[in-house]
This record gives sequence, C-alpha cells and structure tokens, in this order.
Amino acid sequence: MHVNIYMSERPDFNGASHLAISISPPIPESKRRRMSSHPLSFTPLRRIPTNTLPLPPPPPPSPTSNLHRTPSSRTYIPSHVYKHPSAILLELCTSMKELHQFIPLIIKNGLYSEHLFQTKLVSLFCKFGSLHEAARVFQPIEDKIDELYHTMLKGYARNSSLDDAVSFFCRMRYDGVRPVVYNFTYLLKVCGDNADLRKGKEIHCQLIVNGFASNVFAMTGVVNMYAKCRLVEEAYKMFDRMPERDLVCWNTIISGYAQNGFGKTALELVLRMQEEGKRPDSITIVSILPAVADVGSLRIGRSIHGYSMRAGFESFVNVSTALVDMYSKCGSVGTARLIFDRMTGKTVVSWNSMIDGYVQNGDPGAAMEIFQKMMDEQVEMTNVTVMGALHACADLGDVEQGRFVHKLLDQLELGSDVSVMNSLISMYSKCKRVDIAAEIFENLQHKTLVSWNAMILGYAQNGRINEAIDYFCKMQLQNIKPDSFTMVSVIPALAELSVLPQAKWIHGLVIRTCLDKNVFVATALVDMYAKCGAVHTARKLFDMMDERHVTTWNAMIDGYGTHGLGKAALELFEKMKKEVIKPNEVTFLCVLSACSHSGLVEEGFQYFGSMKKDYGLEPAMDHYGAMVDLLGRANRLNEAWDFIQKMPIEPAISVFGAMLGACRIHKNVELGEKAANRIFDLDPDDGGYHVLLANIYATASMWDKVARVRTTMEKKGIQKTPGWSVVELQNEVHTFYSGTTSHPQAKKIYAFLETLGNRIKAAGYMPDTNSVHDVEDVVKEQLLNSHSEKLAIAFSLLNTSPGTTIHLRKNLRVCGDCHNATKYISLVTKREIIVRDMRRFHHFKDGTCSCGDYW
DNA sequence: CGAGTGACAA
Repeated sequence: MHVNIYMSERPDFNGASHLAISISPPIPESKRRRMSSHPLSFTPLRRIPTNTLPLPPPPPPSPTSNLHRTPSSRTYIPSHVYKHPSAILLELCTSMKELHQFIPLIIKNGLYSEHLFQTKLVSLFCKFGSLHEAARVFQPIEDKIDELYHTMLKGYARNSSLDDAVSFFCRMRYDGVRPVVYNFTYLLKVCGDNADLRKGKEIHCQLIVNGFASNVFAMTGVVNMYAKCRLVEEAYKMFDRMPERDLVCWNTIISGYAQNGFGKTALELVLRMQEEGKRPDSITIVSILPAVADVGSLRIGRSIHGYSMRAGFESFVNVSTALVDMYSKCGSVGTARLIFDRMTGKTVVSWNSMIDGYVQNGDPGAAMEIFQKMMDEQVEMTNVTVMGALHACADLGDVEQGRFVHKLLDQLELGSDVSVMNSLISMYSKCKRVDIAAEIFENLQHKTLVSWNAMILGYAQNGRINEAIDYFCKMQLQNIKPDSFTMVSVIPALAELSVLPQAKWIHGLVIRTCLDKNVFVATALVDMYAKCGAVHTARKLFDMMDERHVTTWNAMIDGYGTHGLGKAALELFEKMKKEVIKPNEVTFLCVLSACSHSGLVEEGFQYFGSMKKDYGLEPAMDHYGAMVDLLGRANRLNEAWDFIQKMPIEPAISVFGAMLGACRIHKNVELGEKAANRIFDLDPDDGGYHVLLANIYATASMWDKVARVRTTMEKKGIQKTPGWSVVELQNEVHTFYSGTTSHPQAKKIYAFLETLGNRIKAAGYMPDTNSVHDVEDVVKEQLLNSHSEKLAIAFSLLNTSPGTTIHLRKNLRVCGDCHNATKYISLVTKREIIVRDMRRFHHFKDGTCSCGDYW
C-alpha cells in the first residue's frame, strides 16, 4: 500500500501542520467549555501543540477555490493549496481496518492532539459506523472545538437512535456550543426518517429560537420533516411561509405530497413551480413519476417522459427506472419494457421494477423470464427481487419454480428477512401447498401481522376454514391486533361456513377494532351476510356505508341474485348506474346470474348486449357460461346449444357444464350427451360432470348407460365428490355426509326421519325413487333418506325449539328429492328452512321454495 | 448542510 511507504519515509510536511489553529484569535470567555467532569478543567483550552513545525506564509486566498469551511472567526484556507497531512492520510482510508492501521502512525508523528486530526478521526469512525470509538476519541479531548461537536452530532444523527442524537444536541448546548444550521438539518432528517413528530417539533422550535426560521436549508428540513410525519398540510404551511424557495425546496414539498398519496396535488405543484420560473430537474421527475402512477394517467406520464427526454434525463438510471415503474403501473407494460431494454447500466431497482411491472399486469410468465435473465447476467438480487419472483410463481401456481426461488434464498442470505418469508408463505398457499406454508410460518422467528395475515388467507383460500378461524383467534391471544387485511381474509372464510351466529360475532369484532368504516372490510361483511342467508341485513349494512366500491355493489347484487331476488338485483344495478359507478366484468356476471336464477331471460339478453355496447366490456368465458345457464334453466335448451355454437371464442368446460346442468333439470338426454362429450374431450377426469350425466340417464331410466358411466369412472379411478351439509348449533358446527352413522345422535336422527317421512307423505310428498335403480323401493327410500341434507335438517329440528329458522349449507346442488321433501317438511313442521347450496339460496316456507322450483 | 426511483398480505 503506497500510503504506508509514504509514512515510513517520514515525509516533509512543509511545516503546515496546524496553520488554522495557531493563528486563531483567543477564545472569548463566554465560549469556554464546561469540563466539570475532567480533573484538568483548568488547563488552557487551546494549547499550541508542542511539536510545532515552522510555519509557511499563508497562501493567498483564491476566490474561485473550493473553500475549506471553518467558523468565521478563523481564516479560510483554500483546500487545493493547503491540506493538513493527517487529513490527507485519513482521506485515503476506505475501511475501518485501514483507519486502525493509520492511527499509530499519526500518534507517532505527534499529530494526535491536533484539532483537525481529532475531528477527522471522529468523522471517520462515524462514517464507518463505529459511534462507540468515535465517542471514545471525543470524550477525553480537553479543548473541544465547535467542529468536533458538530461532527459528533452528525455521527449520532446518521448512525444512532434519535434519542442519542437529541441528547447529544442538548449536551452540546449545555457545553456552550453555538448551533449551526446543519446541526438542525441533520436532526430534522432523523426526526423525519423516524416519523417522530414530537421531537421534530422540538427541533423546529429550537431552530426558530436560534434564528434559522428564514434559512432555506433549515426550513427545507422542516418541510421534509412534517411531510415524513404525514402532516403534509403543516409541511405546506412552512413551505408557503418561506421568503425564498429554491429548487430543492420545491422538490421537497412535491415529493411530500406524492409520498402521502396526494398525487394530484403533487402534479399541480409541478405546474406552479414552472410558473414561478423553476425548471424541474431529474429529482423532480423521479419524485413525480410515482404520483403519476398513483393517479394512473398515461397521458400525463407520456408528457413527463417527453420532458425528460428533451431535458436529457433519459441517461439517468433512476429517471428511466421510475419511468419503467410508471408505465407498468399505468397498464402500459410494453412501453415499460421498451425503456427497460434500452437502458444502459440498469440497477437492481430497474430489474425489480420490471419484474413487478409484469406481475402487476398479470403476466407472471414474463416476470419470470426477466428474473431468469437477471440471473443469467448475474445481477445481485435484493429481497425485493425475490418477493417479485415469488409473487410471479404464486400467480403461475408453479410450486416447482417457487421452490427454486426458495432454495436461492439461502445463497443470498435473505432467509431471515420477514418480508421474504411472508412472500414464501403466500406463494406456497397460492400453489395449494398450505402445508409447506404452515411449516414456514411455524418456524418463523419474528412473526409480524403480515405473516399472520398471509397464513390466515392461505388457509381460507385453500378451503381450510376451521384453521383460518383458529389462527385468527390464536393471533389475538398473542396480542396481535387484526387489521383490515386480516378481516378481509377471515370474513370470506366465515361466509363460506355460512353460519349466522359466527357472522354476527365477527361483525362485532370488526366494530370493536374500528375497522367497520373500511370499504373492503364492509364489503366483505355485506357479502358474508348475504352468504349466510341474511340478505336483508346485508342490505342494511350496504345502505349504511359512506363509501362504496364497485365490489360492494357486486356483492350486494350477487346476494340478491343467489337468493332468487332477481328484481331487487336489477333495481340495485340500475341504481348503481344512476350513481355513476362504472360496472365491471364481475358486475355483469352477477347481473346475468341474478337474471338466470329468476328466469329473467329477456332482461339477461339486454344486459349481455349492453356490456360491450355501453361499457366497452368484452364478454369473457364466464359471461357466456351465464348466458347458457340463463337459457338452459328457462328450458330453452336448443337456443342455448345454438348460442354455444355461435360463440366468438372457443367454449370452455364451464360453458358445457352449464348446458349439462340445464339438461339435467329439464331431462334432455340428447343435448346432455352432446355437452358431456365435449366436456370429457376437454377434461376426461372430472368427477362432478360424470355424476351429472349418470343422473340424466337415471332420470330417463337408461340404466345400462348409467352403468357405463359408473364403470368408466371406476376404471379411471374418478371420485365422486362426497356430499356434505353443515349446520351450526350452539357455537358448534356439525357436518353430515350421506349415510353417515358416526354422529353421536345418528340413531335418533334416523328414527326421527322415519316418522317425519310418514308425516310428509301424509301431506302429499312422494319420494322420487326414479333416480335410484336396482334396489327395492324400501331401500330406495332409505337411500334417499340418508342424504346429508335430510340428516342435517332432522338434526336441527331435533335440537332447536319450535319456530326457529333452520340454516344449512351444502357443498353440491340440492337434489330433486331433497328439495321436494324440504318443502313438505317446512309445511308440516311450520319451520322456515334456508338452504345454501353450491349455486344459490333456497328459502323453504309453508311448503314452497323461494326458487320457485327453478334451480 | 436540505429533496429522489422499487417494497410483503386483499
């Protein structure tokens, strides 16, 4: 190392070692340090070093030179002419190790007691992050110059806690050091970074007391501090009061608005700054582009892009990266890619933005390609990269790629990053591997709220409702307060359970945690109440909301639809249009399904047409499926089949599935076979549709064909989804499967069903034995009687007091016989029975059903 | 000496 050689040769320092100090004027009494803790407090404050070398004449001041700043009481030394040797040496230090090597040499040269050296040393220790060593140098110095304090304060502000910085500032004041403006700028920055408003305000006061209230630097710091504490209004007040405002100050207030979600105001301020003759620089652009993304205006984005090009900012990596981000957030991922490809010297942030851009635009495959390319080019990744890649794997549902990224974590030493671990939990959950997600979650050392949320959502989305609710309770036992995300995960799980008391419980909890005003949470509640059969409660909640999202309207419309209240659904849709809420694809899906459940065929067609004509929404597969369902249920099967033939896109399984379902209802074997064949071409192994086809044959007494379907299923090992029904009783959820005998009350239930059977037969019920074959009529009846739905109803009747409404939920569609039987049961027992099946609600009352036998 | 791009869970 050349520096060491230089030192060992004992160079000639030209005697300029302490020029700044030796010619300084005497220290006024008022500035003397209190050194009560030091036994030598009476020693002269500024001793002249004993190893003084002969002084050269002071160099002439040069007006153009970069001035070496010292307090005004001392002489300015142009740095290019003169530099303190210890300063030169220390400037060559690039690491803590080198610094430690230098110190003995400097002590040996007798420079340790020089102020410039001391200050430089403190500064370097701070720079390398060792405040402890900096303080060890600082503490014993007897005659501390102001700069030493300022340097030490800077160190505390940059490396340590805000408390340490502030208390050091107090000590500095106590020691009689006069604060300079950059003491405040550093402190304000820490207050801002910590969002510590209380301390920020104190510093602000101190700043005023010390006469910096009109200083641009200080006040920019104040503006920034308030903005970072989320008080943009206050920040603007300070900004507005400033007598003069430079570019940095404008940038500060603009990014303040942008970062607090006021993109529009930020953009307006850019216009105003230009009116005041300030040209936006690259930092203005980088600050404003996220605001453009926030507003989502491609037009404004393009004009800012144009400005940047004219101003020559294109070559700045950060500007280009911000452009990539802006374009992809405005939905123009192609343009983002063009800019990305043209960039030279991409940073990891650029790569990350491109990956996230593709993920946000629903192209996880392209995101993974970029990720692959990044690995090929050996760009060093960050946790953000990995999170983006995991998100893409999750959207692809590709566990293998997800596992690959997971393995990469250990090499990157990101295995301890909570955010990354949370992304892993989400990825595995979305890839249907909740088991792995749960393992990661259990092993996670410092679980955050987000970890819990990800885990709860994972369970909820994988149908493991009980675990979702379990974890929700567990997290509260660990004193972790749920937020809106938790609620939005757990409420749909309860909606799936369809149990009213639990619904009310979570609603209460939402109110107690003050989350009831959150649109997403409130929407989830509306949806949940509708799915629990309490559609009117849902509507009350809907009406009480101050703010409604499209999804809120969708939930309510769908709620009416599944309850067979087609008219109410359409009225609400019209109201939505009047309130100028733009319906989306999902809205139309809800509307069409509402029409379908209520037999409103003409209305359905009208809305289907309006979708593209009035709203420019291209019908997707599900919309075609809904139309086939609409025609099919209304027994217009031939029209439905024609409709499928005329579809502009290749019909998928769901469309033929709707057709097959309609054929089952209306007992049409010919079209049913056609639809089934198309389904089995597309997916030969679906259990549900095989059963549906078998049922069609059974209804038509085509037993040989029934047998053929059954054989095919057995050969291929296709499983029929077992039917289940659930009811809630005194905070316990009871699940019944067909023919179950394991329930503690099983004997009682079957006995009760027998007497009940006689009662409803007396009222006119005829068991639909047609759909069962090969066995005696008595056995047929027994088979029908063991359907999960009847078991659940019997159980509820046995265990609730007369007059109580019965709610039950089943996974498949209600079968014809159960539907008919339930009508009679509601009549003879004078009970209201609400059944939620796979598709809709059935309200049984006084011998009729709300679906009007139309399901 | 003050300003600045990406960011986990719906």
